[in-house]
Amino acid sequence: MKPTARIADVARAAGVSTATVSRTLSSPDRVGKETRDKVLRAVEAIGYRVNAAARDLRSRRARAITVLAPNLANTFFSRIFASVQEVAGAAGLTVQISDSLVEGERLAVFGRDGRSDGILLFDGGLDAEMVTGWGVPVVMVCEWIDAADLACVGTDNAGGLGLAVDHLVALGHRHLAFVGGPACNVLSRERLRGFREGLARHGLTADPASLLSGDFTMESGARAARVWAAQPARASAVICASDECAFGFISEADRMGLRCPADVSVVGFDDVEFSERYIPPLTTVHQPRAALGRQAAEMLIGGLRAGGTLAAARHVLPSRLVVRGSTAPPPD
Amino acid sequence: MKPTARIADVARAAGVSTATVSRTLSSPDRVGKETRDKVLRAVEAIGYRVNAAARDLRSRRARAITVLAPNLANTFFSRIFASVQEVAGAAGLTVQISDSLVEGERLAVFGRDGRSDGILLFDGGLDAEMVTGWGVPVVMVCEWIDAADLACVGTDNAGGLGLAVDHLVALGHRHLAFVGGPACNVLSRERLRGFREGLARHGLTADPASLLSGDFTMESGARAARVWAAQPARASAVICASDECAFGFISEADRMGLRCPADVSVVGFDDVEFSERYIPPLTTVHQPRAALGRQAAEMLIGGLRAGGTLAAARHVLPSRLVVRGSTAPPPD
DNA sequence: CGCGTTCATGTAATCGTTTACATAGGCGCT
DNA sequence: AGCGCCTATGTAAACGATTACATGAACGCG
Repeated sequence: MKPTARIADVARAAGVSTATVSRTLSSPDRVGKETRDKVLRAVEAIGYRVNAAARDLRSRRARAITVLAPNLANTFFSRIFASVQEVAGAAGLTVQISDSLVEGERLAVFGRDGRSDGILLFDGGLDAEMVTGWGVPVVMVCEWIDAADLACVGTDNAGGLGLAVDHLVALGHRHLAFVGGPACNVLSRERLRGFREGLARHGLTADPASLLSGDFTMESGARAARVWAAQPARASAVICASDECAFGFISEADRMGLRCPADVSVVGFDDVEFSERYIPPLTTVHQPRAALGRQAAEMLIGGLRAGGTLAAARHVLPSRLVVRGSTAPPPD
Repeated sequence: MKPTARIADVARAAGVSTATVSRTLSSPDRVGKETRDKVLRAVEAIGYRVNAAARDLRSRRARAITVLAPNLANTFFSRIFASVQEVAGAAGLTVQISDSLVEGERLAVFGRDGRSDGILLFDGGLDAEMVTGWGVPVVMVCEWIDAADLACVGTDNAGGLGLAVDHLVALGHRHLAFVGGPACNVLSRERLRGFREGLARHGLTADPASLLSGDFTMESGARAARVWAAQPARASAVICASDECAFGFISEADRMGLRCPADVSVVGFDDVEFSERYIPPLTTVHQPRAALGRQAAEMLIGGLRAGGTLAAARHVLPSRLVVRGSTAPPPD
């Protein structure tokens, strides 16, 4: 393992200047064919790799974008990441994924430190001032920050929840409950709004007792199930703000002897991979995750090409309901 | 948004040299208290952030490690990542996560490009030569590469599978099947070995028909279930090489009218979050994911401190069986 | 033949830090 | 007083690439 070759070593071996080597590597059509071959052979022979730090420093760009998501454990994100990788890779950009739950100081540095050219932000809970302070183009995905005027790609949350309500009402349910997400989360708010508006469309109203609190996790779904089961007049159908939450609800209900869908219908939100293989298979609102990732990446890369300016457009992709086995007509 | 302050701007504002600013930021105890305060105030006022590219270039280290995993969608990894972040963060290192499924050229550059000081590799399917060619310390996690002599942290795969076999035999099962992973994968091989040795301990043998092929995915579990269901003499218990695979198996069996655990007992491997909330809750071999991540990160960081040399030790953490609801005595 | 253009390449400045080395004051000790 | 040593700071040389500008050859054309 030699002490890492530099561009000068290649230049010497090929009998050309460092400028020519650099050009051969970054814009091959600007050097003569003969020289190019000579240089490439030398690169191969020496095992030269360009030093990213030096290149980034001089060219003032990192050829990389950063994906910043809260809780990488969320299965919902992974498919989105994959399509981001795909688009970015095709554009010659590296993708770095980081957790937005790291401590403040580290996070505040993100854009400014020159390690990435742009950010795909999946976390709407960050401080608006910090995000704009990053100084690099940011595209928000799924969530958004009200106080910041950023480009954003997401799905129709309220609309999706409306579909769920329509479906349950069509099955004959009249008493619906909703397990929400964290109160401060924008998605929670939108989905709750969709729930309320959906009910209103059918002349129904959400009584306070049927608004159960949660935080998207399985554990919170299970807690909500216990609260729901203890209520004197139980809803016959429950919509959860996420699939994970729905799994928690169904599982806990099952442990209390209440079967889904015989005793209670449950609808989720996200359509993660597991939904199809849960027992019962989960009826849920599908989010087009691949499209979400692709569009977000394309938007960011477009902004990069345009010199770093990004219109604050908000793209809303339609969501659709996937009806599976967790919903049925109410028990007589 | 001013044109990004440089260290010289801070130096000027504070009335000191750039060296002093640099020292204040990286080793504060080497400058006088008074000067330090002056500098820090200037940094604050100007909004200065050190440029990572310049720093990395000059100091020949990136203060970052890279996590390289195949398929980030695998829920098994995320918890491990979290504890890696924790350990690395405490050591002042940034963690970058990348997908090892990106195309070859991009992957080959990884270590050499100077963007990270070390790599945590979760993919045993990479070319040994490429990995050693990276030129930075590498610690393998969970999987390993036979042809490369690398440090490695993993769990006792064969032993874990043995526990599963013991459990099923104790319940009275005599005819067990195993749904494996990809033939080329080291984990598959180890778990298969554990299955065989486990059976042998109880004087049983694995007839070829009970060795079903799979690839860790839910889909492959479902396929295996169909094959199994069609067999004239079905096994009464099935061990799957991963939890996801087990979900696929149980779900597909259920669709064919075969209930778990009444008609068939199923054991998984990994103990992902969902296992506890599946219906039935999954009996599975637990892997200590937090410990795995912590130890791997500590090992890598230790190697970095020691100047980049890493003994090829192989740490094996014990696995244990978590008995839940998917296993029961065989039908009649 | 002389001039302008184009193409391929070389020269050297530059990106923004860190850090080896130099400098200078202050202090204690003989 | 003189010497040595420590501490705090400044000076300037790297780090390894990219790229503006300069150079020179080749070519076409009036």
